[in-house]
Amino acid sequence: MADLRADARRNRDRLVEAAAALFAERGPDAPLDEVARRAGVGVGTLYRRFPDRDALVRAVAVTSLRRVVGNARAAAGAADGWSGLTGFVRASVGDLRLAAGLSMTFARTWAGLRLDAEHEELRDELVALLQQLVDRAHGEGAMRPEVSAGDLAVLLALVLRPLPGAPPALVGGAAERHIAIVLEGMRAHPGEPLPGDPLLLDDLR
Amino acid sequence: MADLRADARRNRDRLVEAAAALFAERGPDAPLDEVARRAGVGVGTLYRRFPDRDALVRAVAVTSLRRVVGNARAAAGAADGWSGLTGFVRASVGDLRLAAGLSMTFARTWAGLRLDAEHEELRDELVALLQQLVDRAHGEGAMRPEVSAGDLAVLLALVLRPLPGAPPALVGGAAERHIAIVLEGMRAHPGEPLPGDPLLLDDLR
DNA sequence: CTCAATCGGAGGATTTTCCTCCACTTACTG
DNA sequence: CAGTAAGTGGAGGAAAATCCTCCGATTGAG
Repeated sequence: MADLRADARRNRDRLVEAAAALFAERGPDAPLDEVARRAGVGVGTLYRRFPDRDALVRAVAVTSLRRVVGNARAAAGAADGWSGLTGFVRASVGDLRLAAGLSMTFARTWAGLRLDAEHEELRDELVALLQQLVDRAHGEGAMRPEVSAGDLAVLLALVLRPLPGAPPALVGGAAERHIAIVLEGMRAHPGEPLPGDPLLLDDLR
Repeated sequence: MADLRADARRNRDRLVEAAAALFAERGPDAPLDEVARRAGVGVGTLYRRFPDRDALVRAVAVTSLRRVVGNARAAAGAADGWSGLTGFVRASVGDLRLAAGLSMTFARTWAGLRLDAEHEELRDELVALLQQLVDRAHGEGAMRPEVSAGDLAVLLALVLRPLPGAPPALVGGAAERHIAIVLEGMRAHPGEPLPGDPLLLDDLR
């Protein structure tokens, strides 16, 4: 996977990126022909590199996760929990957008598919780091104690998922803004208590 | 449309409801056979009542809009703008979930399809009422002035849209909670300024 | 009880999606 | 700057999903 010819590698990357966008928008069942078209690449190239849909889905998830986990590691070293958390989220907006397809991979997990070793490892590390950041922010009194790491995860997935058929530039560019609003809503301050129960990360498996 | 036999009316309603859920989840191109199946009704029944996909999409949008506009009218008479706004949102969560299909109808508008008279009328009234509620909340200093009615509309559509293949009970039931977090984030209080520009409702047409 | 309205869903037509195959192109290597 | 192994695109047939008609069975209304 590392020793590809330059053009091959380029096309592979394009495919993963296009697939991430399309999966995020339309779910993991989006037609592969369209992935190829969006990537500006022939279908033959797609099927040569990814023998079946699952291989592509896995590649998308792992690629995104790798970067997101990188961001989370960096955030763990931040001065305080809250700024670590917001820093992580902001840094990851782009990757999470790709990684919204990640939530689909969770869906696949629910659907009973096996994850390969690296995938599972990354997922677990991300979950641990996220929980740690949230705990820290809670401890500092910077974050509403009723808001859980699971709430955060779900809200990120929801808000970063593009609306189908939307005006891409317009709504897409607004993601950072909307995420900022959501983060504000998670901040500690004297509001009414939230309805319902916190989502635990474990509930999301 | 009013003088249907009892069973016919019941089935029609079931169809609209099932279609709303499916359109919200998978976009307005979701297979009609599955709409029928989810509604517990034969395909024949579906095609008899809605000659083509567009008729069904229109019915979903108008039905949802009617109820949402009703809520908005009620909210316009609230004691203050902010409670009117939150009241409206909370009351509409169920309908907006259905009406997430509404955002698809916006998408169809973008795609260049004509809306019938009632649909357009409802849309315009909702936009006006929403803008009015937000203006009032702004005037009272209860809502962050940088958050626009368009921001609100888009965030609602995003957060209420179900994740595909998700654990339906779990994530579905959390909608109210997540909406509450978003509303908190829109409240006036001394936070950092939001990045980006406010979304105007007119930008969304 | 009658019957016109309605229902369900089998199944053929149509469209979408998959995915192989190969003649042509391109990056690397000596 | 060839030679060549690796890579490429996309036509097109197979397979699957989706559409949507049709009709014998069922059911609500008077």
